[in-house]
Amino acid sequence: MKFEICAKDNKTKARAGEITTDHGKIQTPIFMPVGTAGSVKGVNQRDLIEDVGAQIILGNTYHLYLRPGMETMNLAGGLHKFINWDRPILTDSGGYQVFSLAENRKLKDEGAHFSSHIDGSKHLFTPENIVDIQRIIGADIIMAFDECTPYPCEYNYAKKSMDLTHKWLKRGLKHFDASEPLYGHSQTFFPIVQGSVFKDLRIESAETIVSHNREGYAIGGLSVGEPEQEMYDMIEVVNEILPQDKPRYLMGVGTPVNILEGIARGIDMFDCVMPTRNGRNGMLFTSEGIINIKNVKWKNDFSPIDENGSSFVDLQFSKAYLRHLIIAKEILGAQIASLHNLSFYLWLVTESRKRIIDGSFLSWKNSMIEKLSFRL
RNA sequence: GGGGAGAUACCUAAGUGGCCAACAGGGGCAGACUGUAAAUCUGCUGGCGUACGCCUUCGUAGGUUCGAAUCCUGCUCUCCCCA
Repeated sequence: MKFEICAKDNKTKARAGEITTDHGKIQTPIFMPVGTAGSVKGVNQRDLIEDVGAQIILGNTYHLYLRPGMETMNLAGGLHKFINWDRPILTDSGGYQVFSLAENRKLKDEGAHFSSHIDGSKHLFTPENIVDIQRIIGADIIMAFDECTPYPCEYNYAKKSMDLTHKWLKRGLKHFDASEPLYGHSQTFFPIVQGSVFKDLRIESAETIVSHNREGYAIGGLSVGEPEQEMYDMIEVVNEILPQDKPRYLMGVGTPVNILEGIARGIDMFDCVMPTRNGRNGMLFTSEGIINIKNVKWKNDFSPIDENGSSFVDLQFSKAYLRHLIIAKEILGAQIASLHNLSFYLWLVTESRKRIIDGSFLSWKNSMIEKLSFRL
């Protein structure tokens, strides 16, 4: 993997860059649609490329390991072939599931014992077998196995959790460096910064992971319920330490405003379920503000979904029609809303990149934030 | 013509003397959702009031009772079976 910075904003920490993988280039800052179980929910691969303009998508180690399972993944020749996607893929390690499925797991030094949310079967994830699984999935970028520290969180727990993530990182990297990709394209391994909302822990964590000298770094354990300002503060603290010449990935973030604020603080990569999940539940993000399409005020509004939108659905269908589809629980409603939101998210980062390059990022960002804080 | 069952809020439907402004679904309205156990979850849904509360409701008109959606009588309507 290669990372090149094309332009730096001179009023903020924002940068425009380009990541090169064996599956093609990614222009940063980038938003990566989440395709947990081998699908970006409600959006097919052709539309992801041709309409949304997705340059890279996510898969999830925990979910793919349980279903369809690694035998099928291996026989398919990896996730790219399995889902017929030849652009880059990043896989999350399952660290987030250690957090979100907490009642089903027990954390030990060796790894995470857990029972499947599907059939209750018992499994053990270790930093080593998480690498093996991600080798079989074959993602271009694979993530360290971490504990996504919950919030709120006592300092002592946050420290213990961070230390565990660091120990797991060391083992994971050792195993990664001693193993080979399976399908002829190269894979890179991103460590993850933890440390909850404690500045000294975040600094310690960032310094620790940087010492392993990898091709990119991620910031985890944010957007888990802490006030947004704390998230921004932690990004600033960590980005002081993460090297300029490596991509920085802020995991699980976020709202359009979060993304703009992240870009302004030097983040290059984002992922979030928000555009798809909230879309399925009737929330639309547009350049004029946020819409709850289920609200009765849209019942007879036959204007386009988003007249400035970049997806074909935006002009093709009316708000009233989309409202009807979502309320009637028609699958098409979820599909249209997901297409719209993902297109908006990709537009947001593409436009940011343009503005960073032409020098108008800061003022544009501020005017966008004002609009995006508004409920239509 | 004879016999039987029933009528509860926007809909379906529980309740058969006080704990009933009335279970539960649906529908409606609003909210939540951040490395997806989510096409999910939460709240409200007779009127007025922020609230304690007050007022009006269980087909309809009367009655019994301290007290009725619940018991009794008349009436209206609906459905089923037999002729």
